[in-house]
Order: sequence, then structure tokens, then C-alpha cells
Amino acid sequence: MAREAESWAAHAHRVLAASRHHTGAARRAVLELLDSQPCALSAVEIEDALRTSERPVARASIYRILDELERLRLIQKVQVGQAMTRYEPVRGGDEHHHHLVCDSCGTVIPFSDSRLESAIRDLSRRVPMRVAEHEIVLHGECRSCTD
Amino acid sequence: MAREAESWAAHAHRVLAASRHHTGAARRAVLELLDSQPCALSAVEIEDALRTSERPVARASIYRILDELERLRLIQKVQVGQAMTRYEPVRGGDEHHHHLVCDSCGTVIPFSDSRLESAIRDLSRRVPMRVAEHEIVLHGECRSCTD
DNA sequence: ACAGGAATGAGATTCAGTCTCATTACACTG
DNA sequence: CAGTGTAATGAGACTGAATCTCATTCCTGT
Ligand SMILES: [Zn+2]
Ligand SMILES: [Zn+2]
Ligand SMILES: [Zn+2]
Ligand SMILES: [Zn+2]
Repeated sequence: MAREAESWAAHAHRVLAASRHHTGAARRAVLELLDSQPCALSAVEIEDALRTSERPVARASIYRILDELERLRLIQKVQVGQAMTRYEPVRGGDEHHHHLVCDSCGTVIPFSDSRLESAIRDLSRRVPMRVAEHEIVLHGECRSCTD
Repeated sequence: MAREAESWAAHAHRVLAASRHHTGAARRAVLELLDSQPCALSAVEIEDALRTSERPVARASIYRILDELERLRLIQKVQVGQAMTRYEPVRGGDEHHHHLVCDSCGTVIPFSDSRLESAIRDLSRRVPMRVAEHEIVLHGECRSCTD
């Protein structure tokens, strides 16, 4: 399957179109910004970035769109520290991952670890709750801040 | 050592006294409320609870006290979802633990798992950051919400 | 092209959390 | 035990992310 050829934005757009009627320009602008970005963005950063673009999008729309994308599992929240929530594309259903956060400079670095995931999977079965999600964040100091 | 006999509040009070000069009534009120509670509390819940008690404490003081307690590792933040930050006593340095959060009713259930911790410990060594802390939250639906 | 309903925008609003600074209370000294 | 210096506290203004409202605009199917 030529899935590699399809951008995340295009995929997300199709999923979005399949799950509701309209597909406005605001959605497209947000999708494309998210897809172009290497890192997780906050709603405010998205608003700022789009304000100066050819397709500004209102705050209310951004939050609505992000909610929708999250419900469809097209993006995921990244909670780093107590600061504002960030969002990043969930690409290709492939790599589930978590984050390292530098408490000095705020840098967010993704990582994945199969042993950790398997421990979580195993644990989820023994716990008094139907576990749907998990969040793992490692805090510390990144290389550049330690030097 | 008769450590069992000493309440967390009393322990915290000693640590606090050892690390600074004054030890006001506001601090005592917050310590005792935290100690008496089975679950993690938010700053707002603490403020509300104390407002109707015999020793109301101002919001600014509550946040100051919580910051101080956290720096001394007497309490720990519990970030569940995107909601407001909660705080819970760190008792006896003993059981490091994490939380299950029911996304329906908001219930928070503590758990600990040595395999998970060892996976984290191991992982922390292989990662491009000096890891100081970690947060793990499992989300899902608790038994009462599933029924 | 049209109608009906979904999507969007602008701004008011909420609310956790922070900041300021005047006042109070603690702990030590004499 | 009163006096003094300093830390702690309180009241409320302030900040900023996130939510809400509702009038307007724009899709989409017919
Ligand atoms: Zn750093
Ligand atoms: Zn995982
Ligand atoms: Zn529940
Ligand atoms: Zn742990």
C-alpha cells in the first residue's frame, strides 16, 4: 500500500471528511501547520503561527479542531509540566511514543521503549480499571543544559 | 525507631522547621488538611476546605506553602489529565507510586509496580538526558463507571 | 442555484495560578 | 516579658490558557 506517499495532513483530512460533513479551510490550515512542524505545538503557538499566515484561524476554531482531531486519534496531547497543553500528529499508527522533558529549557524529546510498553500492557491487566491510555513523561536536564 | 507513631503532618512540620525560621499557623493548617485526606487535593480544594475551617488560609499562602513542601519532597504533584494540579503527601519516603485516573468520574487510584519502575530505571540510563523524575498516569474507566 | 445545517470568528468570560505590597506574627535578644 | 528584625500571611489585582456564546459565513447534497 502506498501509504508512505500520503502525508499525515492528507490522511487526517480524509478521516475528518469521512466522519462529518463539512471540511472548512480552517481545518486544512491547522492540519498543514501541524504536519509541517517537527515538534508538538500548543494551541497558542498555532494561533500565533496562523495569524500571520494567509489563513488566520480564530482561537475557538483552533480548540474545536484540536478536540476533534484528538477524538479521532489523529493527534495526541503532550502534557509537559504544568504549562500549556501541546498537540502533535499521530503518524501512521506506527510509533507510539512518550516524551523526555528538560525542566531547564523546556525541550521535548520523544522516545519509545518496548520493555516499558510491555510492562504497561501487563500491568493494565492487573489493575482495577479498564485502561485505555497511558502517559509517561521523564523529567530532567538535557545534554545542552547539563554542560 | 518509632517512626510509625509520627504522623506525616508532624514529620513535615519538623522538616519545615529545620529548613527555615518561622512556622506559622497557615502552614500547620495546610499540613493537617493534607494529612487527613485520603486523596490528592488541588490548591483550590484546599482553599475551599480551609475557608470554612477555624483557620482559613489565603490563596497566595497556599501556593507558597505547596511550593515549599514540594521542594522539600514532602508532597508531590499529581497531574491527572489537563485539569488542575493536585498534591499529595509523600509518606515515609516509602512507596513511590503512580496513578490510575477514571476519565468518567475523575477518581484517582494509586498503584505501584516494580517491573514498571525497573523498566524506567533501565531506560533512564539509555536516554539523552539526566532523568530526575518520571510521571506515569493510566487513563480509563473504573469499575463503578464500567458497570 | 438553493436551502439547511455545519463551521467559523470575535470577543466576552472563566478560572487556576501568580504577583504585589501592606500587615501580622514569629523567634530571638536583652 | 517587651522590643526588634525578619519571615510569613492576606487581600485582591492581575495574567493567560481555555471555554462559551451567538451572529455570520461557508460547505454540501439536491
Ligand atoms: Zn535543556
Ligand atoms: Zn506507551
Ligand atoms: Zn469512574
Ligand atoms: Zn515510578
